[in-house]
Amino acid sequence: MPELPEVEVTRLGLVDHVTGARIQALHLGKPLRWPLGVSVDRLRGQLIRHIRRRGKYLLLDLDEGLLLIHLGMSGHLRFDRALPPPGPHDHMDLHTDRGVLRLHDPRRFGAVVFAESESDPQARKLLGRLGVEPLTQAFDPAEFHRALKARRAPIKQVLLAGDVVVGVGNIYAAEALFRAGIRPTMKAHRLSAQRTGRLHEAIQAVLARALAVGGSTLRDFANTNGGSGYFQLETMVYGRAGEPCRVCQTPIKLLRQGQRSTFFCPTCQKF
DNA sequence: AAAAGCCCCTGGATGC
DNA sequence: TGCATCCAGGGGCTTT
Repeated sequence: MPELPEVEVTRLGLVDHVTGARIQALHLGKPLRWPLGVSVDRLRGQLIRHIRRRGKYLLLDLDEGLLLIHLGMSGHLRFDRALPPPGPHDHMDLHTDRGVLRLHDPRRFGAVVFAESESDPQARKLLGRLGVEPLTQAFDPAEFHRALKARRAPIKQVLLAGDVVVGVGNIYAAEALFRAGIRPTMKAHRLSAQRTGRLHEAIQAVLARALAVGGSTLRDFANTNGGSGYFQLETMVYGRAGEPCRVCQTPIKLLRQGQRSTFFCPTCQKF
């Protein structure tokens, strides 16, 4: 599933292609999560000035306005000089003078949305409640601890909610909690400053490692060249229910939290 | 205000 | 072999 590392891998794969490209046309397939919110005429002729990432959103800054792209659960983007005709799961082709940016998304949880600016209500709705970027200086252990103090929900669900820290989805939340030795069911507000510090370090380390190996490819994710990531080969707990812990050999446990599966080692993550 | 549950979607795995 | 059922899950929305 595209989480921060996968979205960042995508951004890095696109930046040299789309920066400075001029939009010629936009073709849409089946409906995505939300309507585009602008006429194609409005986009035609605009220059793509930058491509940024905020949480799991990609932001294409245009001359006027921006396009917000979310990969949902099964989306991936690729860019090429020319591409074959769109298949049944190709739901957006953004044609530019340099090539085509294509969104492939079988489950259609993804979205491409236009906003006039980041303060546009449409953009605020999607970006406004997002927490801090975990791979920046702004992600501070003391502030993290303060934010968690206000939350009584299980730490795993607080991480997934994305309003404290962004980009951590189901895979990396499970992996970071393992690395920090924290059980996913632990109430967020009960974590000490020291354990919060370990979690802070673990989130950064896990995301940075995943980014370094091209993200995780489970089912649908592919980078912009159609290639896969490799982090899934080294998960400590995610997807390993019943298998021995790589550290202590205890069988990895599976439980459900908020309709999502959670994996942990009952020995390495005692409380 | 926070938390919990719902729901969107479809391919692949599983069960009878 | 074929069909029904379940599951994966990001995250905005609604309800508690």
